[in-house]
Amino acid sequence: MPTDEPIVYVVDDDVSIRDSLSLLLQSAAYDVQTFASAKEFLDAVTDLQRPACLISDVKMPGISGLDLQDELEAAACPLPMIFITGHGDIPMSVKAIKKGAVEFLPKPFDDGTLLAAVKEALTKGEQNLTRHNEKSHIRQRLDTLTPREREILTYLIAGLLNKQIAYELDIAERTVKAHRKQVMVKMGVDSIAELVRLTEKAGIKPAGTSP
Amino acid sequence: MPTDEPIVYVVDDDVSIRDSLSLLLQSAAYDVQTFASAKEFLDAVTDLQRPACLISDVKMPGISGLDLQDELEAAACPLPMIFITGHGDIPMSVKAIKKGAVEFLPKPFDDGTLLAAVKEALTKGEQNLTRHNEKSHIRQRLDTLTPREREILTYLIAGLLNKQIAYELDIAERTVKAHRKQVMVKMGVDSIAELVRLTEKAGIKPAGTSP
DNA sequence: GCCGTTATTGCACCAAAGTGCAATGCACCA
DNA sequence: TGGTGCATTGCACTTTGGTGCAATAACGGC
Repeated sequence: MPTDEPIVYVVDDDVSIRDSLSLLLQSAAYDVQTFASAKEFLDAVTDLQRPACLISDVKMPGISGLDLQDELEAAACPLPMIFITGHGDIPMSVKAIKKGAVEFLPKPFDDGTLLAAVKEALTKGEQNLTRHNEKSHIRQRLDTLTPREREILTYLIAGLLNKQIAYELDIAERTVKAHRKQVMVKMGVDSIAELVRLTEKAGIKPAGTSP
Repeated sequence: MPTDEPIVYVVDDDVSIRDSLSLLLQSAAYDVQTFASAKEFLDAVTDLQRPACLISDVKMPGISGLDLQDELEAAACPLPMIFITGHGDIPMSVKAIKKGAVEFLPKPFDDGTLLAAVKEALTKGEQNLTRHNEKSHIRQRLDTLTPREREILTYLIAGLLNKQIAYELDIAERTVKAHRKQVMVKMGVDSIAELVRLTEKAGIKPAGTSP
């Protein structure tokens, strides 16, 4: 499934820009899909599993490119963006890049520059996708844990002994072992080392971390 | 020691800029040190343990601000930078921010904007410093490991059993235990969970990771 | 050739982790 | 009211991990 062909989305209210970009990108063997507005794009794009990036004009009627960036961020949709603009300024570019945009290109730009940016964005996009999928897969498994198991988990990754966990929770060591077993099974790991690595990726904090 | 007062370095070839910035920053209760060139700055600043940030002009005779950024990066010196410029353009700002600069301010800018940037930079600087110190402390401990211990370490954080490690390295289980003990002692941890967390921070990869 | 470091291993024993089997109590739902 | 999921625990037993004590061996340096 990671062999999906990447796609480049183009959002610009100027049809001539859309067409020329489309042509350029297709000549570079990329799949392309164009939209006349941010809204149109947001309504149409649902397949978040395909490697992709987004080229957007900054200034557009309705939702601007920068707003679109915010929307995507709010939707936890990590789609690498390339901005193009006719009348952008430095503060605008700084803001966009600081929020994670890959490039901010003032028009006119040359083809090579854009293609380089697209390449970079797609690379980043695949990494994002991989990381995102990994994370959601982990969270999915975390959700199968019962509250108690979830609690035990935080003690496990803190490195406590069964005996210590039992004391902390005021339960029998045998009970801890039972939960512990379930945690390992449900999370699909067979060592504490793996468990720690998984939970780190998911942002789970070990018990007793700065209360 | 984290109670050190932060300092703001200013590098600009224009003395009037230096003076006005100095005044502004001092009025905001920051320690300030100014330099007329990047070279002067690089020669003078040695205390990397103090929370700090750097405000630099982009265009200067000799080493430019962007070059200075490269120099600092090469020296693994994570000093958050704020660029100010009279004639900067968008590609320049994009490049600077992508390389980690905190702000890129075209002149003229208002005092509030600069002070906000300084505040942000100093916050980032402290985080950098903390992370950097933590990392170097870990590496320091890693360096006390013998080659064999270092090797065992990678198997430990991969979650292998003593028995398995012994088989992999074709040595006795008792030997693995001996090394294992040394690793734990030297790294100053008493659980595999902690060991995994430490090595993650230091970028150590577990054995058997995509060879 | 002696010494320190590193790597190695055996034996015995205790502590901790993991397992199989089984049972109890509680809350919630149909 | 019986079924289901969750939390709990005991007992007995095996597997791993960890330790103390001790010894051997290779290597490099002085």
